[in-house]
Amino acid sequence: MGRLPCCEKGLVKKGAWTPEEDQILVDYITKHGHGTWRSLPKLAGLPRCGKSCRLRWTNYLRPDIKRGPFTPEEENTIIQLHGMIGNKWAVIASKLPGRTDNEVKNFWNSHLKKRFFFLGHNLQASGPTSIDMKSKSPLTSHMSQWESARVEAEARLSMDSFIKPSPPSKPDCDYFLPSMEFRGWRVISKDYTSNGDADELMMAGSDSSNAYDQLADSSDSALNMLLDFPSGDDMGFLQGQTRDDISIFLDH
DNA sequence: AACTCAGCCAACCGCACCTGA
DNA sequence: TTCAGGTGCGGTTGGCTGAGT
Repeated sequence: MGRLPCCEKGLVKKGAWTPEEDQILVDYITKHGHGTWRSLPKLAGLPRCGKSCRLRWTNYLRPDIKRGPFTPEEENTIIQLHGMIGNKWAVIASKLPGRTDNEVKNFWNSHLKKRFFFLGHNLQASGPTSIDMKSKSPLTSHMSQWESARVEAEARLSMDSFIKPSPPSKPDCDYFLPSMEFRGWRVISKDYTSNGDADELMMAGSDSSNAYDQLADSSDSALNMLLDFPSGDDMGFLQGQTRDDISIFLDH
């Protein structure tokens, strides 16, 4: 009973692929297609597990793989989608032609995550506060609005994957919620329920009141970081906000 | 030159989901 | 409806490489 192992341990080779193995795999798939991955290694004469063959093909040997560094546009798309849907690497990769989920995941873990961790760390470094943010109705209102907007955006994305075969070359800020997430915090740039007329700073998190507390107590240097954060068009989540605007917002 | 360390990335592992009998 | 087999996905690991000492 139970599932058969996908490959017999000890009989399959592991580790880095050789150019010869690559060639065998490419030749076989070019001629026959991959068919059933499980049976491919035997048919192709490769001492590899079917899963390993699939991974090698989809992540490296596929002819439509795009190589080279990520462009700023691709970077922004990853940031926006990750802020909206989290670690759904396959979904994010599907919006980046020629990129694989593994590549996107590695790029996020080695480049982008650090950037947001740094920003989040500096915000949190200022410590807790005694301000009772729950009593501030505009903020709690925004929090609930944000949650509904997020649900709506997720549903929209899900629907869109059926309707639109390819993504827009540049994400539309009215379409994707421009957002960032770090250490459970989330920053989004639009009050999505107001037809996008007014850009606002909104923050929420799994423990939203705590997140607001910490933001409310953020130091001057944290404010400077927010204002200095390199914001291109797609990352302009503080667009239109002056330093005083944010200070006033945080004070209320 | 030798060594250490951190970053990057290809590959593996295990689980969840899908599909067809 | 159930279940086995196939596949996809996300987390993790391990090796390679380059920078620093």
